[in-house]
Amino acid sequence: MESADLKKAGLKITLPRMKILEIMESSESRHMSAEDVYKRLLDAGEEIGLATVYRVLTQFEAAGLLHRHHFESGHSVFELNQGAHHDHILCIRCGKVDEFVDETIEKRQQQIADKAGYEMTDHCLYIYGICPDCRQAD
Amino acid sequence: MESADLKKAGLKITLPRMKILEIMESSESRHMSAEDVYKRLLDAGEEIGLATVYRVLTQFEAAGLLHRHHFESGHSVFELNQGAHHDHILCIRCGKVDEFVDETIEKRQQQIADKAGYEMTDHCLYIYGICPDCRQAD
DNA sequence: CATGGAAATGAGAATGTTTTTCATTTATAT
DNA sequence: ATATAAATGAAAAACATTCTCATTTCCATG
Ligand SMILES: [Mn+2]
Ligand SMILES: [Mn+2]
Ligand SMILES: [Zn+2]
Ligand SMILES: [Zn+2]
Repeated sequence: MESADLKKAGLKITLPRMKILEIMESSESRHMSAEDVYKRLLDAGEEIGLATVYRVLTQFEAAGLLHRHHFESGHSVFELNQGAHHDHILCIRCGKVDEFVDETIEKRQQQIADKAGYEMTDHCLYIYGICPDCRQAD
Repeated sequence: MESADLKKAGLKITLPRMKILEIMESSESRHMSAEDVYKRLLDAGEEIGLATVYRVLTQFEAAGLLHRHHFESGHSVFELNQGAHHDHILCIRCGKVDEFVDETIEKRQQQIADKAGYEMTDHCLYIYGICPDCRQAD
């Protein structure tokens, strides 16, 4: 992920945009809310407004640089669009987010959309449960 | 869906709760936001506060009487928990919501959770696309 | 390497949704 | 019937997100 990607999306290369990309690349948790990103920017000593964070994340989403999720929390969570498509399995106790891909499910989804007469543009599958760590803690 | 279900959930049988159940049962669209329910109550001449609608919907969810969805819209959408589990296919143009069940996917999800060491509690699959009507309008 | 103009930013106001507070009303067990 | 706990409605608050607009930054051009 680099300035070339911003150019391609018709976005100027600005300090806030570069910093936000850096944060999202270097963070150990791939899935972050706008507030999460903002806090990390503050921690890094960057003076970037929250409004800019929201604006830039939305632009990045429109440009296909990242995905927006609506987990059960209700608010938006973002993740860099790098690597292949995948779905998510989340712990309802600790909030952990794991990823998976299942070709069987991917194919079935397309078939379901076809049968319903829909032209599928996207999909998301969220599995909720209790992660290994939290199960052990019981 | 009746007063017995409320009793079972430890909830008093009150006029607002009965009216909200009625609205959700009789509405032609199974998937409604709190605001949708509130508007229908007003239309029906009921003087029920918006706060009560939110409160009651949340209680009904906790009692398992209905499900809460987080579609792309961002706000919560509720649906009565009647009939069997199903997943959703939504039109990104007109907002139409269709339902489906696929046993193959259901089984695979359980397998994925098992492999990841999760105890699955719930899941949701949203397929987004363009519905037959909207495709024809192109 | 200036510099003009378009695009982007930051602060704060505004929005839309949802929750909370608290005085009043209602349901229900006795 | 009545006491009591639970539920309600109105308004305020909280919360996430978007908008407004004056100021700043980027960058194509000379
Ligand atoms: Mn992911
Ligand atoms: Mn449904
Ligand atoms: Zn966990
Ligand atoms: Zn449609």
